[in-house]
Amino acid sequence: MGSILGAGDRPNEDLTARARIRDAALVQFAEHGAKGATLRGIAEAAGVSLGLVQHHFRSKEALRQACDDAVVDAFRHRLTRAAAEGDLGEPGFMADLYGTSGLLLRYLARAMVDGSPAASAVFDELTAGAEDFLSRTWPQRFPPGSARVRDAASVMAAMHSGTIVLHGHLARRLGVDPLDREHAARIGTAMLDLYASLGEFATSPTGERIRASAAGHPCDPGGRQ
Amino acid sequence: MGSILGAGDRPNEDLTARARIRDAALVQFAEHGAKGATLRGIAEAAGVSLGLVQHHFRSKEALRQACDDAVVDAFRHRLTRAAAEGDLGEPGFMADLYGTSGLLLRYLARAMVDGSPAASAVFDELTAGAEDFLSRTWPQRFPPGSARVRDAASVMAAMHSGTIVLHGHLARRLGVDPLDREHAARIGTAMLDLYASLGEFATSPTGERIRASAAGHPCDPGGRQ
DNA sequence: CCGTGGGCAATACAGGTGTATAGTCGGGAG
DNA sequence: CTCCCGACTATACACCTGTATTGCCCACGG
Repeated sequence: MGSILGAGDRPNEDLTARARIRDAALVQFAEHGAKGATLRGIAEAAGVSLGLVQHHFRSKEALRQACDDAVVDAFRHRLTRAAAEGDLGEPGFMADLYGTSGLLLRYLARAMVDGSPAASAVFDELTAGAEDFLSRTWPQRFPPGSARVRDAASVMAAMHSGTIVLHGHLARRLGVDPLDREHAARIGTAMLDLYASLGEFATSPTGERIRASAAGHPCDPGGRQ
Repeated sequence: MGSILGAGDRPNEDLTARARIRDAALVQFAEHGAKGATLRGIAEAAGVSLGLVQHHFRSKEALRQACDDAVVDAFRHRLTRAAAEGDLGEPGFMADLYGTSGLLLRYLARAMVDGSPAASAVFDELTAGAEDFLSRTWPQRFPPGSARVRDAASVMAAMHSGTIVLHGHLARRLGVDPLDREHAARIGTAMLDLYASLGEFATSPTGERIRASAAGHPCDPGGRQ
């Protein structure tokens, strides 16, 4: 360990003060947002002086950019390693990712609402993955490149990301942080339960009737619908 | 019109400078967050001086509280009026809500990630509504008060709210703002498509197998799973 | 008529923020 | 040893933010 980013899978060279600052910035940005985080707070959390933060990263924006790069690098690193070991299809891999990468996910979630370019890129990758999944699984229902699969994939990415962006409220209601390793599975099983039941509802006469009214009504963020 | 909040359904007395300030604050808070919004920016957007903002709302926190109250009031007002007119079950009502209350939804979404008490209360109401819906529709699958329905309802609220919190990314990918009246139906139909298909997947042997591994894996915010 | 209070604006002030600059310390190269 | 360069610190500065203070202006009641 040492670097908050990973589980000891980072080169020792990265454990310098510069890396400590970047890790502290990651936490502050994830917790307080790009605007709320302060350079002095980051410096204090990293145990260094304010000047050193500026010595390594010239400006706050550059520091944020470095955090963005570090996060996407860490994600790509884990995904490729998992792909190499064939763990990608393994159930429990995503649970592990949730458990070990809670900070990365929180950072990405906050960056998504703050609107960083890297977060937008990640969101786009998520939608691309969802689009691929949908088109491969139901080619006739979601023709590749169609507007329908594009809409569905975007909404899917937004909904799944929403469980991370709003993980604080989930933690409040569930009593435990769903990004902790030991509880990482709960929202996953809850999502499957939800999909099974709401899928039933969507294909029921009621759901079909609703969908048929093309003037259509959108989702209800609440419960009914 | 006059007040950004509603479609002219607010008392004239509310169209004072005080109301203009509150409406401008609503926009600023929704756009830049509680920390990013500035009193001077609000005053400028409202076309008044900084002193007047402070004259009507003593502090920034009090102004935010007033915005919270106004938003929940507006929502309750519309919901009760729709209930009185029997529009609640009508398809298209939620579309109308999305179309006319885009600002309110954006404000609530931002307040949810910023962590205001009112937003937490709204989130709790959403989960309560979802819990009620799930327990009524599938009483044996989601026994009232069970941990299972609590988890599912919380995740459902988070996912549906996610489409609003991340509506900016949705707008970027779809090319149009889903909170605009004319496109309000797209994410709704996309969600139904998604539920129909992912529900099929969740009840397929693959989905059941995944769910069976109780050590479980959580959701994939990306695509597969 | 006056004066009195509230909507409204201008300004002042203290604290925090990002940034720039000067300075200290230590270890390697000549 | 001397020099020098990079890590590191301390301080200063300009700006922005929320808040407090003061005063203007005008309608309204005596």
